[in-house]
Amino acid sequence: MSDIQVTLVRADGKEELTTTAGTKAWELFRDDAAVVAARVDGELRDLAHELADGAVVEGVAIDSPDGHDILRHSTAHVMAQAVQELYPDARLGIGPPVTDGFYYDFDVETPFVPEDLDKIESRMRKIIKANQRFSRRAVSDDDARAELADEPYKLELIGLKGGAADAAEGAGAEVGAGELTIYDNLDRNGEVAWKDLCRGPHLPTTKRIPAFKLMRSAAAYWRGDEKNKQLQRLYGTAWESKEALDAYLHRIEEAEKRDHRRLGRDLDLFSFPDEIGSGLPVFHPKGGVIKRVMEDYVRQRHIDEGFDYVGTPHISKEQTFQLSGHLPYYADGMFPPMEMEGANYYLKAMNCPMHNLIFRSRGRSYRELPLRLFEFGHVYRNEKSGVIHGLTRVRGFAQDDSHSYVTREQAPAEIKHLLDFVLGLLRDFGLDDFYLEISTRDDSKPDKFVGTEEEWATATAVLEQVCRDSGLELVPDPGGAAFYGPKVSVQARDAIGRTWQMSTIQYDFNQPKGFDLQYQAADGTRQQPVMIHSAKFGSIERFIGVLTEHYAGAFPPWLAPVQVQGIPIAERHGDYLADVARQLRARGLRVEVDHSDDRMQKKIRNAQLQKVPFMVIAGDDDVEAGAVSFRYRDGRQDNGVPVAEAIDRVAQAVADRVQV
RNA sequence: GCCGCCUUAGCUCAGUCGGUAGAGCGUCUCACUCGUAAUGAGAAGGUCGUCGGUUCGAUUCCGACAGGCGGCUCCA
Repeated sequence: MSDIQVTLVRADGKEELTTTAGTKAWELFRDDAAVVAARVDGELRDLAHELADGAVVEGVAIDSPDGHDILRHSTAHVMAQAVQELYPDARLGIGPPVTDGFYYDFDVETPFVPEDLDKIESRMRKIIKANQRFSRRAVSDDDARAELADEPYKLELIGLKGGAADAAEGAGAEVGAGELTIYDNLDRNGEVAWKDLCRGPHLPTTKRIPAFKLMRSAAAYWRGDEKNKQLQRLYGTAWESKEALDAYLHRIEEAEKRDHRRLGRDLDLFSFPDEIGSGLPVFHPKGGVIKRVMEDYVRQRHIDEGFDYVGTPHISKEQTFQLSGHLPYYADGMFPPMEMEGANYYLKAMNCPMHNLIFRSRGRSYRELPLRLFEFGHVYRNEKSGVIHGLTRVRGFAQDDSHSYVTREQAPAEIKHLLDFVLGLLRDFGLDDFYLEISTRDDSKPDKFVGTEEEWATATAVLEQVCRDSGLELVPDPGGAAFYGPKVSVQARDAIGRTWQMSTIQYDFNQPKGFDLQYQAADGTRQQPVMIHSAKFGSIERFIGVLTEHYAGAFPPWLAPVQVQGIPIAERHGDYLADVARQLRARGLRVEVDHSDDRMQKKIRNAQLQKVPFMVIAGDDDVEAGAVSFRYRDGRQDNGVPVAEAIDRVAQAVADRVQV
């Protein structure tokens, strides 16, 4: 038998090996139980893959990103097998790995209920225990069609092979660009227990699934299109160990504790009264403080950056929205009209039309450009009932919206100006990890967008250049643009790594055309400006929701609804603290003193639960020394601080916008 | 909008196999005045989401609607 040469790549270097022809990848990793697959010449392969001469081979550990995907993909197969064993009529959709887990879609007569998940889980345990082998086999298209005659969705995917990436998110996991493969699950006797069209790779056997859990069921449109049938999707997760699974479940629990909807209630910030309607929040006094501080901040910052504060109404006759293009292109996103005195009035979904009317209220000179209009514009959008979510997706919200009217030549500089402005603002609020997303027109749906291809190309190029110059990561979002122009959005990562779409900057020459906006140029000719739309917080409501989750309700002092909670040790120290509170208020600080007849331990607990940044405590020792004692949210304490120094300390933390 | 689940006191949740309900926390009152996360006692508080249907009787079963939750689709 002839020998072959292979290169084994390890973390600490490469090793040249001579081995016999026909060697399988697993033979190189028999001592490493963590290796579940191999990367051979850059491609992920099963451990059963037969190595060729000259192959470069690297082990894929189960706890690596690729290893996780393989584990989860294999677990999805086991779940699908369990489902088909329990519900023989279930037809298979797709079943890819996703972040932290996997799903599989099924066409079933009756949707799954929670109890079904338990049944499926226990059947999966049986399959795992049976130690079935994942066995790969290449098939021709025709053979695959014959074998999968009962699986209409798989047949559809076979027809889409090659274009699978476009066919549906995750479809690439089933059919790749190359030859079709089927994975057989073989039991101990080598009998085929189950099979699925799949490009792999997979774990060697089902027993290599150390820990998994089914999470939830939901409906999902086949191939992500709402015109298609809804399939039943089962979500699950799988990990390299029971500990890793538990850690993941714990992470989810922690994330739930940050949920702004829960914190909004616990901290008495805002609520969503049913009587008002879905997606229409009200801010309570404490949430109102955060909102006001944000508004004061951003209003001042706009003025600093050369914007003029304006005001516009919430509704308008329909003509305005005909001119802007909203009614022709965005009517579904707007509330239905109110009829009055023979005219149709619409709630505005965007502020730009109103600002355009301010621009054209009189003749404009090139000397006025860039002309920058800004306001907190309250807009109302007819969001579908199923998408409404706390403060992050609502039907009525305030945008800190601006429109810069500029010449074409001024546009790049203005966009850069806005991007710098936005990033500085986000940093002041403690968000400092972001990337940019550029949303462009979908050329296959020209009827969804106003304007010519050339105009879009120009606008997109201008935005893209500024983004590249910023040095930030830039992610394309084809088809995601507004109807009137391409959009750059700033995506911010919060404290636990989730990303949120916040600020947006949009380049628009369609509305200037629609409103026939003009300015007189230096040479006396009439020219059309372009407008740059920009929302810095995006939506005040969403931003408050995101900040609440980012800080888990423990806002930095400058944003905290109550900055200082005074806690007397005993009733006789109340007056002393009331006087300290007066001094704090005189410095513009938000302070409350707890004069209730709770014990001081209880008062500390309450302040702690309210996540107040500074607890200021006073007892006999403090009164005697003219001092107070600090307790911070983390339990740290600093006793006997002279009153004047204590006040300075709080005032400084607020002024510096630091977290404590 | 679509699919599934859910809706009992301000909050978190028991409960009634159909005979109109209970706990903890919170609130209020009284006592206690205490040095870093819950003092004790007592009281108030609910036409069991809304509207229909079945039934002698519905909070419980059925239906519609509203609202919420998890997804899909869509977005600031």
